[in-house]
Amino acid sequence: MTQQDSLGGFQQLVMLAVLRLGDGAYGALIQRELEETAGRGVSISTVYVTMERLERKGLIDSWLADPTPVRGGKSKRFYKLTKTGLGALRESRDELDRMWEGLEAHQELTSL
Amino acid sequence: MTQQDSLGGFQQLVMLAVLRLGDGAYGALIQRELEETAGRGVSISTVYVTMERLERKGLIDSWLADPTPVRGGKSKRFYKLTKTGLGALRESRDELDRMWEGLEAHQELTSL
DNA sequence: TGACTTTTTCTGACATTGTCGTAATTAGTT
DNA sequence: AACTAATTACGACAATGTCAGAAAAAGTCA
Repeated sequence: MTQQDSLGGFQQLVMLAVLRLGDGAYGALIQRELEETAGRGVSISTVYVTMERLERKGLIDSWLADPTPVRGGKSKRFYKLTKTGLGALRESRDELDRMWEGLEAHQELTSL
Repeated sequence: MTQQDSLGGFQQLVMLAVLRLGDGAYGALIQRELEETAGRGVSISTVYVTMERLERKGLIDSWLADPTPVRGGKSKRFYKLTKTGLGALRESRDELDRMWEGLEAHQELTSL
């Protein structure tokens, strides 16, 4: 194993989507949140694969919904960040924040 | 070609390092900036490979320094963001900002 | 019942990015 | 010429990003 800290960019977005969705975070909604809020369109498979990898690293937990689905379709799998996941997310944000610090005022950045 | 927008997380950091370093951005300094400001230690090879890939995508420009090195060592290669690169960087930041918006106040995030 | 539709998750498969050890290049020193 | 120091380039492999299509589960309706 090389090193498993530091989230990928998309992983961060996905975790944020889960956070935003609160209790109702499952595949399709996460995909929609990414599209609507981040403005990033991705296929549903992309979402699931990322979830699986995050869970394997202990950054999120998942569980299947109550066995009482009403419409049809496989039962939903819900997601939630773990404490570790939350920590990793904050760490990633801080890393970026430190790098942006002091640059906001530069004209190169606000001009275009 | 699948799609070549959206920077990777590390690519963002590297581009920010270049921005912070202004005129003097070259390999070793970029590595140091990453270590000191972002708090992320990476090998020098990691930096160069990333540079090469960013340049191939037109997000940064590079050029060799004047052929008058004074100490010894291969001549330095300096880097600078292109307009496109600057745009991509801002786009990545905005994407994340939109996802963080409204979450800052949540106690889950400030508690740990 | 059984074909069909809908909703959702899972499985390959492959491209891109992250990461490093080591080689190569260039020049000053002794 | 041999040695040292500084810097960039190469080769290789692991992790992440990405999707098309398969599979599962449950309603509908002729």
